Amino acid sequence: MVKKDESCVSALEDEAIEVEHLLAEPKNEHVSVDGVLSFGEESLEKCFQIEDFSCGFGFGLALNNGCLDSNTTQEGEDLQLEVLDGLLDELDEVDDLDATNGLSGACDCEDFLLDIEFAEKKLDSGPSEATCLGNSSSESPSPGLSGSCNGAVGISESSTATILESECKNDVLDKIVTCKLHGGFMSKCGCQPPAEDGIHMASIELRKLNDLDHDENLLACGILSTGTGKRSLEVSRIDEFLREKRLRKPTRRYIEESSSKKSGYLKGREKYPVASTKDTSLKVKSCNELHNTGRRASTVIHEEKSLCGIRVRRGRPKKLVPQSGLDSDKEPLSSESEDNCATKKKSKHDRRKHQRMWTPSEVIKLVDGISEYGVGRWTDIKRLLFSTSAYRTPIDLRDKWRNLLRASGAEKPNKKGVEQKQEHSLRPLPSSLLRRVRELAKIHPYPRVRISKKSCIGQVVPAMHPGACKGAPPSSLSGRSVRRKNIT
DNA sequence: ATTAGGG
DNA sequence: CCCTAAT
Repeated sequence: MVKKDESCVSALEDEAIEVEHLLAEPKNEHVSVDGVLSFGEESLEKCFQIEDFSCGFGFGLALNNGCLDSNTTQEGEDLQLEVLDGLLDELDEVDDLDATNGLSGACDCEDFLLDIEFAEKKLDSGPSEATCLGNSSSESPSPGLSGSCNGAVGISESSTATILESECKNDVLDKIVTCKLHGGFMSKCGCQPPAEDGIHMASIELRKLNDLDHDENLLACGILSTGTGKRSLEVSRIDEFLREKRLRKPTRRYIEESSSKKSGYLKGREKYPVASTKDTSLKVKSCNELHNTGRRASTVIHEEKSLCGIRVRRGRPKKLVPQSGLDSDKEPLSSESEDNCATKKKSKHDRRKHQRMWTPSEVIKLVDGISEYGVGRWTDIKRLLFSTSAYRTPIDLRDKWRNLLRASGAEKPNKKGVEQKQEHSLRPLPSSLLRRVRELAKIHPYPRVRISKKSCIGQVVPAMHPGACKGAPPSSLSGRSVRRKNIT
């Protein structure tokens, strides 16, 4: 036990942080879940605060995860993923099944599912477990939670012990879960820790009520999902709801379902958690979705950070100060749309946020620059001719050039000769420009000379002439650089 | 840090 | 436009 806690503590920080992200994900996933997750976060924070003490159990996902991880060194990861996955799934499906229990469902679920996991492990490893559960629970003296924890402790301890003796695993789990659940509940609701009697009674009541709360739950969900946009409000609702729910104990079937669900199909998709953990773009997306939902002001801040970080667009800002003037025909502004984190709303499509049309004058400048400095000297061109255009990066110039080539048809006269469709060109370039582009294209074959590649490939396939094609047909590498050299 | 390529 | 790999 002791060691467990230690490891837990040590791992707690990292894990927790990670978890935080993960938690952030689902938040966006489901409106109704919103509140619940928020709770999770709160719990998390508390966890941090009490880090010194130990990792409690029923506190929240974060903690639980930490513990689990530390417990199961090897499958720790998997486990975590699974758990989280489960969580996510749970959230995902708030609409169906138990999730109707929605708020409480999801949140309790996490807790007790986790606990189940934990319990299982414990059971497997041996008899000393019972105390473990108790200890860890009691050791988590978080200010607001301590009470409930204590309350739960008693039960979990006793029940666990008993059952262990009787070797009735399922029951044990059930009980533990139940207890845990209560603990979690209370802590979340900030309610007074009921006496053991109270718990007992509550459990019973829960059982009874469980069958009829569907409508109720639905209602509650509805409230939440149609929510008012104030998170606090939501929270209070949830709180209320939870309070109400608090008296209800999940039926055994419910628990079983949940557990099976978790262990079952959860395995299949671990991608979710993983992705969400690292994939920032994903996060952003969610964030956007979130915004679309139009609610939640407080959580946004959290997101904003990431958003801003990402949004700023690769190193562009650092270069030069936004100038507005430059080309006469340029779009007026260059400064406004940029990186206001505040402009999130519009960031619906993260990608391609700032599109700036290339004006003819720009194109001309580009062409001039290319003809002057040569293809490939994009930074130079940018520096010399586009120094005022903060938004045009060398890469952009290059891209534009590529597009020009394409548009001018100078690029690879396709095999069949069916190309050069300028036909669908929205903004046909001035013929003069076109001419120039073509000429330039002739002079500097930027586009990796398909020619060589083509010819190379064509001949290479069979046997390839070493001399002719320069050797490596597949990798454009050799061909590329070589070509370039020749040209220059 | 720049480029080339690909998406 | 954006992203990644290669230089």
